[in-house]
Amino acid sequence: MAWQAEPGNEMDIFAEFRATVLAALDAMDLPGEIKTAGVSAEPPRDASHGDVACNVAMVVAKQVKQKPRDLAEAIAAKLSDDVRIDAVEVAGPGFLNLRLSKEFWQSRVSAALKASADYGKAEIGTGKRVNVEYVSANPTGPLHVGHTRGAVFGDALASLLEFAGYDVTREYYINDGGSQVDTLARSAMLRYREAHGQAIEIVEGLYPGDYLVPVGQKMKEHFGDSLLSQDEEEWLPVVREFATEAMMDLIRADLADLGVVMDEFFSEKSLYGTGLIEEAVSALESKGLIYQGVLEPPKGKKPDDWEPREQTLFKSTEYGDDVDRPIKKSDGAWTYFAPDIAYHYNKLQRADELINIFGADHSGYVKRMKAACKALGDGTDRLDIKLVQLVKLFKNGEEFKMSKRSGMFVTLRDLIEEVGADVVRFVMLTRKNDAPLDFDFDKALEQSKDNPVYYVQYAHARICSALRKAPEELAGLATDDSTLAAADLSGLTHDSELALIAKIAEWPRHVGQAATAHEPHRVAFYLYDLAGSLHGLYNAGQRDLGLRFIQADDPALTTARLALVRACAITISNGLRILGVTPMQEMR
RNA sequence: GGUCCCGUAGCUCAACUGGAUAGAGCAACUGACUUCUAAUCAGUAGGUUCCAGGUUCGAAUCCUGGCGGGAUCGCCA
Repeated sequence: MAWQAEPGNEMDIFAEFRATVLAALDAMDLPGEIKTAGVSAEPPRDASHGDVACNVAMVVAKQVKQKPRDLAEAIAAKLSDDVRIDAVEVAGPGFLNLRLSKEFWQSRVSAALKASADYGKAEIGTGKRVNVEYVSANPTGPLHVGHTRGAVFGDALASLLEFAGYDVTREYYINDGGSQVDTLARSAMLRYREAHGQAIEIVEGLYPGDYLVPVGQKMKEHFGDSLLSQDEEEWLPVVREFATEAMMDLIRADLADLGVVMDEFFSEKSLYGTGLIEEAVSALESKGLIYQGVLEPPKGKKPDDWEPREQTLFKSTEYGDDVDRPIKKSDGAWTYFAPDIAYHYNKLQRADELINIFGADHSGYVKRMKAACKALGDGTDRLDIKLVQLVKLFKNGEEFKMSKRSGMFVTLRDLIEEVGADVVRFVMLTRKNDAPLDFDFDKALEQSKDNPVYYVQYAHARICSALRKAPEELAGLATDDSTLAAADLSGLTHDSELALIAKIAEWPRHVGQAATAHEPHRVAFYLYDLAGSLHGLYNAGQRDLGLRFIQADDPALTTARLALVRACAITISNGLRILGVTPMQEMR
């Protein structure tokens, strides 16, 4: 039989012991080809089950026609002289439970300290280029709450993938090719007239928001009164360009305040008139996926003004979509889908994997986009689309809605000014992307209990505080990382110390899993859990003075404990960096 | 009506992609502040994982059918 180590993370002790167990299995010379894909080694939920639980016997038993527990016993015997392992037990239906030695746990602390900012980095993405497209809000106004969740999620996912070894491009698709930018231009033109002292009326269908007032002012400065006498035909393209740029400046500034910096802004308009759309469409045409046809009306709910029209259609049903999709309107112009196909055609040439972050209102668009990517590529699924669900805002116990139409919407800027970027980011990442999120201003402002971001930051600050304080109590004590990394750690033997080490040692595994699943919220939950272990250890020192980090009469033990908590701080800091949240040195 | 997402403790959510006795926080109750920073901790109590079948050593998780909530449904983007 053959087994292979999982590609990826050499710092992940669970991957390490999985390989150890499979090597023991291999050494048993069992007959036949054995499939081990389902074998996992993971931390057991119940601490009484040891440190590493492995299901190998249950997975393999049937293949080799043995009873799971018998097989487990045989493997356990092979593992008994491994110095890293104190005991191997067979439990339940055939679980192999490993208890690891204190020395092994202690070695994990030095490993974390040596790796430092790289602790937890994985290699699952090494050599792979991934393009993460997120935000991509229409350039018609400032970003609001809905965009914020997508921005935070996409940005954390991008950082996570970077940490997992990918070559990441953060990209924003500017929808500057459709009629909404014409509407923007007309709306800005009104503000321009207003800036010249004219009375204006914002008619239905234009953007009423007063964020366009300064744009009108700038237009006046830039164009003087030269546009006033022109026909719309003349000024429209000029104003469209100017206003779109102004909106993108606004959006870029909003994103910067949230800590989001894009690598690439890709303009939809740049696809028109350059042959790129035609090129992408002919790529589909060459596969026989483009045809002229008439769509059936939607089942059940038929639009009032429905009438059959012949359109140019993409045969997306070939790749799992429910109906074929129009790429041209009945008047022959491209639909939104056409440039989007071209855009993804372009992205596929620049990256090995694509990830799009969409709002929930685009859920109906997922199948056709994935179909297009499969059709344009080699038929494999290189696009993953993550939907972020809606954000509901609560204040004083009441929900309030936003409406772009009335101009009375809660912007990203409002959010940051009220609660700060760190809180916004962390709160939005303590939820799975596909679950709706209630954002409660009152709780976000509350700097305590209900607010996990402070809990995690406080753990980090506490450690920093101990590291500052130690040299005051023990004169001449060195607390720099290289000293701590080389420290004698044999004094770390208490259960709550070992529990914290075990939690720290889980970090690389969580990175790998979160990155594979494209789920940054796992990082947030892990950090919360890790912070809990730290607070627990700290508070154990309130009742039992012998457990305090700083022992004035024992420099060796103090150094060992500082090494432990410093390793914890490094882990928290590495995790927070992925989420884009500041690890505080001090919180008063 | 079609499609996608969700349904887990009183509330807000996890559950390592199929693992062992389903876990945290809030709210409730008991206890710990002359603090290595109480923005904290230790403990008690709280469950038919929406319902009914199926798949297997094993299901909150996978498949089928319901129920309930949200999003969306050619010529907007």
